[in-house]
Amino acid sequence: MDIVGFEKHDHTSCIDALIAWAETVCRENNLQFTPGRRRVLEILAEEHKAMGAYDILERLAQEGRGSQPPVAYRALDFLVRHGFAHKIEHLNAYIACAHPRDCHMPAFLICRACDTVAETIWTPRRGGFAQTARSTGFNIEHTVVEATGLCPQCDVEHRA
Amino acid sequence: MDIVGFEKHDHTSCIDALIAWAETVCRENNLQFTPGRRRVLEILAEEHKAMGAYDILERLAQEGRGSQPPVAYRALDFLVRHGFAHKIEHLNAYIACAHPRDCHMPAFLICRACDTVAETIWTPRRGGFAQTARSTGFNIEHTVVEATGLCPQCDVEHRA
DNA sequence: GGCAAGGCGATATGTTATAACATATGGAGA
DNA sequence: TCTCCATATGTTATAACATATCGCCTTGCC
Repeated sequence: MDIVGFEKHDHTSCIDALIAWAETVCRENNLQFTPGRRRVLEILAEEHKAMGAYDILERLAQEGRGSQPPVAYRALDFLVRHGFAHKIEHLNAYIACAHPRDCHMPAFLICRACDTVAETIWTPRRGGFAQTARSTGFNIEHTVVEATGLCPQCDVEHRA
Repeated sequence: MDIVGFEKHDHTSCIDALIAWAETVCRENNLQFTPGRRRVLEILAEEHKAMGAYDILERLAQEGRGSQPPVAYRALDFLVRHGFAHKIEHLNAYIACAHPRDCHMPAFLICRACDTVAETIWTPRRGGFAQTARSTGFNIEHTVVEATGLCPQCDVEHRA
């Protein structure tokens, strides 16, 4: 499966798989997958869409896990830093990783009508952007690729 | 020249070229290149780096051109909408277009140390991201490509 | 003139993100 | 055991970014 986001799928199992993967990675790398961090990842996985930091914060507050911005931002920072979640710059929002495996280059398709986000994988090519950068001495550490447009559903409605 | 940003270049002439190009495009398309909009583009071109909306606003205020956020946001909106400037999502900042010609796909190299931004051009390839999107029925309208890392200068300092 | 569209100024508000400081908690080594 | 250190958390305050809304003025068109 190349793109995750617009199709139906077994959602409970995809949450479990993500959490299990995160647990394994953390154990192997001596990272602390604390209850707070775990809970934020669960929330992101359950919602299965891009959420603002303050949306998450609200959920945390309801559950009595703290209600101040840094609580959410720190957890998100951890999750993003280790690839368990991604930040959608275009929306200033966060989303659980849809391709739980180490080291991939995510690329996102963002519907401007319903804000649904699909994650796909981006592979840099010879002679492309990355190589041009290298030739000028720029040392790329992280790349964001985000396309906006209309998802299949909204596209249809839009034409109607 | 493929990448604009880290090299030295004739800056006054590049400002003039940008403004002249914008003037032409506006005239041809019946767009109103009002003094306010023009001034914001000039400021962006003069600074030649990514600026926050509030940085621009401060400059406008100094010049007595209004000091409220919408003044800056409206002008930026116009400039971005017509391709005279670009938004750097990663920084929530704006930068003058470095490739004054119609319809290109900008891609940015952003130094995380000094926030300098270089603009290069991104060409989508057969079989890549864009095609994958199309095959799922997603209709891409706009794509953002932003790489973060260290520019040649900061990279050297970092190793030292 | 009368009208509509667009630009502009100003105020208020909403939203996202971080700074700064204080307090736990858990492990390594004396 | 105690001390030190690193890391994580809790809390307060504020910075930074963005939009909503309303009313006024100009411009262009009938």
